[in-house]
Parts: sequence; C-alpha cells; structure tokens
Amino acid sequence: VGQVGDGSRSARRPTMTDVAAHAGVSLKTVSRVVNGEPHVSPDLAERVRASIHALGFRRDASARQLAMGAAGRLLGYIQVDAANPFFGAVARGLEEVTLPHGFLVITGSTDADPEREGVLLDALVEARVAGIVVAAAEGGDEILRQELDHGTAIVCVDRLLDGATCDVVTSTNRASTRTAVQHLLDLGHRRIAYLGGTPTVWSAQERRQGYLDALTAAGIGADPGLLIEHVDTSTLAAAATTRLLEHDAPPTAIVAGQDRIGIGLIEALHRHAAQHEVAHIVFDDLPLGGQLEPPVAVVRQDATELGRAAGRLLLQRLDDGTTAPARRIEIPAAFEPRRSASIPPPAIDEPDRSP
Amino acid sequence: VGQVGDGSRSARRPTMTDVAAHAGVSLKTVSRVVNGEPHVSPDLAERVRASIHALGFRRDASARQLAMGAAGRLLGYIQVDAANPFFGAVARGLEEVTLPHGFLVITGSTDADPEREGVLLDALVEARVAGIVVAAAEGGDEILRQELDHGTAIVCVDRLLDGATCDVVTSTNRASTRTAVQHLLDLGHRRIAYLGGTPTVWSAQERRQGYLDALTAAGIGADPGLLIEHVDTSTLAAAATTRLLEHDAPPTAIVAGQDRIGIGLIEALHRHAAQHEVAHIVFDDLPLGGQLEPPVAVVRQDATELGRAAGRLLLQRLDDGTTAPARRIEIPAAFEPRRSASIPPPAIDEPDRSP
DNA sequence: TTGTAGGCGTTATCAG
DNA sequence: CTGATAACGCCTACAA
Repeated sequence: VGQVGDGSRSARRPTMTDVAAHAGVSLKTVSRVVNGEPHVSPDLAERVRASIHALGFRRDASARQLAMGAAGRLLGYIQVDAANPFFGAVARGLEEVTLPHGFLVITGSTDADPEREGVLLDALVEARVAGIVVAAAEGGDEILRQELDHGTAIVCVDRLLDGATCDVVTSTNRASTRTAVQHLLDLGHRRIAYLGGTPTVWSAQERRQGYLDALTAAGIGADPGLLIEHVDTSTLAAAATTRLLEHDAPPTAIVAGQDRIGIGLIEALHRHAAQHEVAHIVFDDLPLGGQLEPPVAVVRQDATELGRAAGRLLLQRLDDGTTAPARRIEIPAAFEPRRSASIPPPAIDEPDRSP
Repeated sequence: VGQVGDGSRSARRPTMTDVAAHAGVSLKTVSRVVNGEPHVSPDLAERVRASIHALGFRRDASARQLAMGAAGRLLGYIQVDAANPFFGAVARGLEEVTLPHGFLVITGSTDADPEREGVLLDALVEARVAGIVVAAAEGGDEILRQELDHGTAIVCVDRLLDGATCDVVTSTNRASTRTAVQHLLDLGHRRIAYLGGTPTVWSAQERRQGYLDALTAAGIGADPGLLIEHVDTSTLAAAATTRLLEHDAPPTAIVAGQDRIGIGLIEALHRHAAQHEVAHIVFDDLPLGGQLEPPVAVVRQDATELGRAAGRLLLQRLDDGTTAPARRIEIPAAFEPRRSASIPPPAIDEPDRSP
C-alpha cells in the first residue's frame, strides 16, 4: 500500500531542497510549484510534482510562517472544560467559521482555574497563535488584560472581561430572562421564584438581573424567599424546588436559570406530582435533544452560534488590527413559549400583598 | 495597568536580538537565560530578565522548533464532532495527559466525513504536529494508512483502522455487551431484544457481536425479530421499543447498545407504563449525570479514560519511534448491576422453544 | 521562465 | 562564563 518512502524509516522529513535535487531544478522552482505560483513551464512543474509525490514532501508551516514574517494560521480557544457540551458546542461553531479560512484551532481546558488559564495563554502566545477566543475563568482578568495590552487579539465568549475593552460575544442573558418572567407575569402569576447558579459567574448575575428587572417593571417587590442562588447542581435544584413547594406561600411559577437547574427542577416537580400545578420556565444552554420539556416555555441558548460569532469577530479583528474599537455581540437566547399546556395561575383568593 | 510596551502599537514582537541589544549582552546569553541553561553569571541573568520583562519578549516556538530540528510540541486530535459530549470527553482526557508534557492539542471536527478528515490530516501534518489522535470516520482509512506509512505517529480511538497496524484505544464493547446479556440470561430471561446503531460503525458491530456471543454461549438462537439495528436516534429507539412491545411474543428484556438509544427506550417504556415489566440494560457512553437509570443494569463507558489512554499511547509512540510494534488498549466499560430493582422474568407458562 | 542571495528567530557548535 | 557564526526550511527580493 505505502506507495513510496518505504515507510519504516523515519529519518528526516524531505525538504524543498531535497525535492529540488531529486527533480534537478532549483529551490525556488519547487517553491513556486508548491505555492501554485505562475511562471513555471508545464514540464518542469510536472517533474517537480512527481518528485514531491515520490519523496512524500510536505511543506513546513513553521518555516513558512517564519520566513513570511506574518502570524501563523493558528488560533487558540481556551475553554472551561472540553467535556462540557456547552463549551464543546462553542468550539464547534468556532471551527466552523475559522477552518474554511485556513485556521486551525488549539484548544485547552482550564476547569475555571485562573492559573491554568494563565499557563495556557502563555503556551498559546509562544505558539504564535494569530488570536485567541477565551471563555474566561473568574479571576484571570488581569493576565488577559496584560496580553491584550501586548497586542494579542482576544475575543471573550460567554462573559465580559472585568473593566476591559475587548471583543466579546454573549447570549442575551438578561433580556431573555426578563422576557421569560414577563411572560409569566402576563399569564397572571405573581409569586414567581427564581433558581440561579453561582452569583459570581457573570451570566448568572445577568440572568438574575433580568428576573429582577421584570419584577421591578411590574411593580412587584422581589420576595427574598423566592430568589434562590448558588444552585449549582441538579440535585441542589431539586432540593431547592422541594423547599419552595413546602413554603408557607409557595410560588405559582418557577424559573430555572440554567439547564442543569432545569433538570433538577423538573425532576422534583415530577416527584411531587406538581408538574401540572406549578408553571415553570427553564433555560436550555445547549441542544439537549429536547429533554427539557417544561409546559410553559423554554429559553434556548445557541452555544454553537456563540462560537461562530466569536470566530467571525476574531477573524475581523485580525484584519482590522488592534486599533479598531472593541465590538460586542449578543446572540439571542430564543424564548419559546409552549401554548399547548400553559398552566393557569391560581384564582386570587387573597388580596395582593404588594402596595 | 499595562506595565510596559504602551499597548496600542502592535509593531513587531521583540526578539532575542532586541533583548540582547537592550541588555547589552550577546544573543546567546539571552538564549541561555530564556532556556534556563547554566553558566550564566547571576547579574547578567538578572539584567537579561529585566529586559525580557521590559520589552515583553516571548519566545517564538516556530523558530525554536526550526532550529532544534525536532518535532514541535503540538498534537492533533481529529474528532467527529466537538459538540458531541463523547468526543469532548475524549478531548478532555487527551489534554489531561499531554498538557503536563508541554504538548498543545489542535482539534478539528469531521462530522464523520472522510474528505474533511483528509483535509484536516493534511493541515495537521503541515503544522508539524508531533502526532495525531483520530476518532476516524468510516471510509477514510486509506489516507490514514498512507500517513502512517510516511511515519506520522497516529493513535486511533474508539475504532480500529481497517487492516491497519497502528496504536488503538477502544472500550470493551464486545465483552461488556456480552456480560450485560449474560446477566439477563442469569436472571432467567430468554427473550432478550437488542437495539443497536448503524452497523457500519465499528463499535456498533462489536456490541452486536457481544449480544450474539452471549446468546450463542447459552445455546439460544438469535431471534431476528429481536435484533433491531440502524437505531440512530432516540426517536427511532422509542419507535423500535413500541414495535417490540406490540410484538406477538414480546421480549422480557431489552438491551440498548448506545446512550441515545437508551433514552428512547426508557422513554417508550415509560409511555407504555412497561418500565417495571420489561428488564432493560442501557449503554451510557458518557457521564450523562445519572439520567439513565435503568432498573437492571447500566454499561458505562469512560470516554475521558479513552482520551487519557490515547494520550499516553501517543506520547509513548513519540518516544519509541515508528519501529515499535503497534499497541492496543481496551478500556473497560463498567457493568453496573442495580440490585435494588431487578425485574424478574415471567414464569415460564409455555415450553421453551429452543431445542 | 529560471536561479541566486539574504534573512526570518532560534538553537548548536566552537572559539575566546 | 561569554560570544561570534553557522545552520534550520522557507520566502521575498532581485538578478540572469
């Protein structure tokens, strides 16, 4: 099968010089053929191509890049965890727009550890990536800012950089949450609970704000007992849901500000046979294959589109240079109401407690 | 904030020569300091370090690699889809063992398209990756074999290469499936159905074989009506389950040979209120957060460990060279019986039809 | 249409 | 301990 090169010997990769010798032409002629430049006689070109094939020559991108002075065709993507489908989907979107432009993507996971993020950043810069997309860990902003100052092209995804002025792509966390809560208000609900994740995470903050926005706009004070945060696992979410249901004045509707929370919420409602009594809206942060089927609505974030947008932004930045002003893109998290099974709020038996 | 370099100007990255000039030493001295080589007087070293910091110098990995002649610290990982949690988990495991050795990983998705796989392979080789881990697409084997012949270090994950002799890491697909079916047989089940995915996919073939192995060993002929393949989505799995339940002689147990199939299976059983009547065992190909809770058993594949093993194999191959014999590693897919709720087989009302 | 000279940023070799 | 000088593989000029 191995058509040439005998396979076993892994001596040294053939170079253009080798090809030139084999074909009996000059180095430059080989270069021209390899790069598809014009001004090469057909028969010479053919001879060169034959030698390339015979020797199994592959151009060395590093040397090419070194000689051309330009930045290489390598990008970096620093994510929290490659095994997390959300970040995986972002990676997918990123590839999708950058590969066709000839850019390869180096990926690395940080587990949200700023130190690992720093190490990765360092390695990527040494590898001379043309630019970096980063789903930043909480607490690593200082280093990112330094890198930004040194002229590295950086695009943040899913989160803003603390007091920084760099390109960023996020979902419409705040607005979409507000829409969701508004929808419940429109349906007549007044006691709406919110289950949110770690409040130090930027997107969690935004979503909570959206919840509060809607309540404020409706002139309803937020009941502290209905706003539960630090709900980081589906188990915690289930527990929190149970607690809400056993509340003196239980909510008539619950919003889950994240997909994992949604899973726990639905499970708990199911266990309490309350899934047809308590209206609920959950965030779906990734294509979970329709496993999240809340009766009222779902807020669907498009992780892949986040990745695509980040890629486009980065490519644009590479064209414009560091002088162009920072851009900010918000990808709409779709609000999908389900009209089939809207749970009506309970009849108002008692006077509204709000002023 | 920007401690130096004034930020905005993105003129040219400072080189060792620049540092040497700034520090008033020779190029080589800078090189020594950067690489932590000995034989440098402390004060000179300090002066150099100061200049490095002042100029914001970063070593150029390309040039370094070019000068050293050796292969770079870059690896490739060709996956089917970065957004698929299985491949994401593999990527994660791969990183986990290679990053500490100073290797960065370039990832790319193929969507199981051999052509895209070829393009990626090409790009990776040009980028001078030291080695490649590939979750190969069906039909791209010829190109991979060629690359292998040219001396590229390649490790296959989750699938064998057709008639190839390269390092490979897989799960114990066949053995684990056999164990699962055996378990049902031990419980007294005789009519055991199997839902499998696309039979051209290697792992699907293996799992089906494991199913048949167990039946054969028990002296039970495989009922063609109980072996359903091409079940590629959870929807199809649900439909197939329904069909099985409406069968003249429905199975008393069902095995789902893949996680997506398992989701459809469980959903359908639930819908038919048969989840406590039909014993079932499902594959869990990734940490799905315990969403798959079959009553009898689960077969859990460890995708991250697949990635780790692939990484270790690749690093080893890079040490040994291409001459060392190909290795094959099987990562055990854990069989986890649930004793809490084993569904007993029905009493045998009719004589066993098998000879 | 073809070939020659010089340099990209780094490391290795060999003198001081 | 320190420093010139020659590679490494390729590309951009500039000749022939």
